[in-house]
Amino acid sequence: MKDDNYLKHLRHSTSHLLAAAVVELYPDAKLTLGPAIEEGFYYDIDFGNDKISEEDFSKIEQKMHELVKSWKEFEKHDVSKSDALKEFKGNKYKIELIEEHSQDDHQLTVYESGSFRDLCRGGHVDKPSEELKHFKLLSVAGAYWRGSEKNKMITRIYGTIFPTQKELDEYLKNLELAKLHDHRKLGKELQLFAVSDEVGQGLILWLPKGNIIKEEIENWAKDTEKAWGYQRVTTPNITKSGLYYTSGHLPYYQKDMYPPMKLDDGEEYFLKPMNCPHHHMIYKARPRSYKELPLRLAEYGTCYRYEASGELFGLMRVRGFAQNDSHIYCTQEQAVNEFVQVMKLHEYYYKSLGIKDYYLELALRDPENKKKYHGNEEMWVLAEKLMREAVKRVDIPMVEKTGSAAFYGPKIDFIIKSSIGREFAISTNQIDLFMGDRFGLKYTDKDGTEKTPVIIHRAPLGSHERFIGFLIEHFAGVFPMWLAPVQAVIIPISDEQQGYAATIYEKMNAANIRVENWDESGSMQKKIRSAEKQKIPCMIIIGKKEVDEKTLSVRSRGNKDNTTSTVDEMVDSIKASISERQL
RNA sequence: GCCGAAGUAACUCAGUGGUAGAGUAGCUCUUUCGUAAAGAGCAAGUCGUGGGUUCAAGUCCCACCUUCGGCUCCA
Repeated sequence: MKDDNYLKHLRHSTSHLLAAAVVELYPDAKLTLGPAIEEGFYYDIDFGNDKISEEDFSKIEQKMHELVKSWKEFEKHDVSKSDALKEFKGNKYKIELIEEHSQDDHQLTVYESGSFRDLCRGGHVDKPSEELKHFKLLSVAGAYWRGSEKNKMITRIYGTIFPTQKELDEYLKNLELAKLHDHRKLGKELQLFAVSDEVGQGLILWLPKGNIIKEEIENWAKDTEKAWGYQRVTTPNITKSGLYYTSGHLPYYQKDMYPPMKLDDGEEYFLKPMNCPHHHMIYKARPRSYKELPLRLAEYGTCYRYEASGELFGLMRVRGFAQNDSHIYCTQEQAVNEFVQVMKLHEYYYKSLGIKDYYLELALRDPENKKKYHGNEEMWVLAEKLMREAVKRVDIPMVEKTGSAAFYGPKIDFIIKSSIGREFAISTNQIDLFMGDRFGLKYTDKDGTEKTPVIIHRAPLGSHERFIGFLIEHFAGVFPMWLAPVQAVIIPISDEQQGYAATIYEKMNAANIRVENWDESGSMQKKIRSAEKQKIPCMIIIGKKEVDEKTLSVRSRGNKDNTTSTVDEMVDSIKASISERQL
């Protein structure tokens, strides 16, 4: 049995092989780093003035196959700093690494295979010539040296390898299959959304069918959040700049905001990039008592962010979006409990949709770079402590990530994996001890003193855009009945059944079922094909037999076997299926 | 924004310097069909946009726009 560690070694070893082939073919290329990653490996290489594209892959792969024949093993050599500096003297990246590693008294090692030597800390297979066979280079990309956009961008080549050809073929086949379930492809085929050059990049146009999904989700959120003690509010899409100076967002995020409108009152108005300050203003609309807390204000708030063009991605990263947003104002004593409830609300939503593959990411500040963060030390420590306490009370796996906190506090993101293997941060949550103070929010406590409330930020359903993008892939377009844009379609076999079909249509429509009557000319077979392709859950076939017997022949999506029922039974069964949302 | 690639009809795609093509969708007519594509015809494209090279550009060159694969970023 080959374990994960073996796969890691196999992949890292192949990155050496890739590097070896590249330096043979491109003698000026400067190697940097070549780690194994989850599904393969990459090597970052500075090609200097040479350009490389996927067209060059077959040539490189060929060279790799050729070189590996002489790679009997990876031979380890301990080297001193001065020897290492000598050996890699033409390569500024390796020199940087050598300087860095030798600083913390790290023993430098060079691994030799065939005639190729690379600075490396190890982790290889034993018999490269036998094991490094079933690999493939996948894509070429740019990557900043050491991950910082201040550095030079160098070329990254991605590839993968498996122990057997069969596993490699399977992996490649799955990559192809995933493309079929891509939300951008399905969104077009199922006519859910569109974008238009004339409107602008990253601005989503919801088509009638996609809008049904959007409204169903929104209604669900309204019902659910009402039951969980939220009150709904509505706030405008623009606001004066002052609000974002108060929050501290403006200096920090201005390049990611649409530029302001200057009005003749001398004010600058911005499109809102988030809803928080508006909700704070609602909190502030009158004096608050401890008796009102926790106060939970919720809104599907439309926000605009001027995301960099290269970051836009289907529905997942857009410039205009409607956020399932809410802010909970509570006392410090209530905060943990409220945050636990927020986690539980997430669990309820995800369970209802059959989403199982998710985890939490606790985003902490980078202790090396405190300038980036506002607020005082105590506040950061306390916010983190409260959130950790809350997370302990739910059963969701969590990973920690330093350096990715918001500027005003740590946060907990829900990361969901879509069925085609992409991961998305769908919801960002915070116990915020910073903004209450900034905005001068107060409540009068039992003893008559004024206190500042804790603010909890949460967005379990993310934004309509990202969440529906995720759902399209999660369901592969096969939406459950309550979300299906068209729930049933009536297919009369010939024109003679049109009268009966119209009667059925009227009844179903009156029962609030999203039904279409396909009574135009064309073969029944073709209509069934088309209904299957649109993934309509329920096809109602009507021929002479059904008219005579006053019945319906019902074909379910993806299932050739029909059942016979009456209209009333049909309506009841669809209604039952719709209500399955509430688990 | 950065590195790389791509953009031809509504959609999927063919077209390597010499008169813009196919399938699907659409429209018209015929067909009235029993569980995933009935037949014929019609219409549809400033070949992403703008420059340039050439007797001649979808095709070659430059710039820009948009999309895609990544990087960086995501309040």
